[in-house]
Amino acid sequence: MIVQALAALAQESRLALFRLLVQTGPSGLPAGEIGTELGIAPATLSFHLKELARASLITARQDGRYIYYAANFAQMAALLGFLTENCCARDGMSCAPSGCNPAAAPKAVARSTTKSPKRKGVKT
Amino acid sequence: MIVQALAALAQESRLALFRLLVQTGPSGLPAGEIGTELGIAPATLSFHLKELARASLITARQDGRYIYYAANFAQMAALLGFLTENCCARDGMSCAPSGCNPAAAPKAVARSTTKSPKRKGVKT
DNA sequence: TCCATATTTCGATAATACTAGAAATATGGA
DNA sequence: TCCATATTTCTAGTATTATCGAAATATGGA
Repeated sequence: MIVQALAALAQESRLALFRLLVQTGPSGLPAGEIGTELGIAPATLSFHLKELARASLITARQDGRYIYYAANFAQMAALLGFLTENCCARDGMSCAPSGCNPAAAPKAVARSTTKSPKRKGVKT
Repeated sequence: MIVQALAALAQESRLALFRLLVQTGPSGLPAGEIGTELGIAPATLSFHLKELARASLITARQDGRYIYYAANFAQMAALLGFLTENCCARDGMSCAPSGCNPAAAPKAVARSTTKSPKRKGVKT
């Protein structure tokens, strides 16, 4: 479920963990190395790994005594796609080009209030 | 902060709320209509709206007695961009084309965790 | 001004999540 | 087989979050 994936990422340690794996790529990293790199206690790490795996955001692959964890890129892409799904569908097509297109996203945090009256006869 | 934005979306009601606003577009919707559409009690709705606003995911614009809420598309784009940042940077370039490119993302949820094998009494 | 409506804040309760020590479970090698 | 290492499960204490009734605060109009 999407909420589960978002919840999995909505936590400092797990977000750092996921990003580490995203940056590492498909080969992944063994649990121990992740713990060392992020400074997370074994039990805590295991908890977070399970959480991310439960959300299908990472995969586990056993290799000898080590268990390698890697980001599930397809799931990540699915998550990103979900958020922009049907963007502005109700509004005709007033979306800014960069709005629904993550690829063209600006780095800055953008202006706050988007003013565009449309409803009822309002007199701002 | 990114974690805050993810946490804001990691909740059924708020995710539905945000998506409703994303689909509505920049013109936004008044609080009352959102509450009616999603079946959320006023106090609860206010709580969630504040949470999303705190994460800069939505903006508020007063218009007469109504307060219109709209998705902050720039923030959404920034959030999506953050997750794929430095994708596979450590790995040379082994990322699948669809992996780090949300635009090319498959609609399906992809195969779930490569079910970590072994381990006798594992209950899923 | 006073009233009706829109929305928020307050307060209290219930549910869920984070952390980590200690013990348990795999795995490879001697 | 036995041991060292890698990782997970158990357990419990603490903290954060979700919900919503009731009261409070804006706003527009009569």
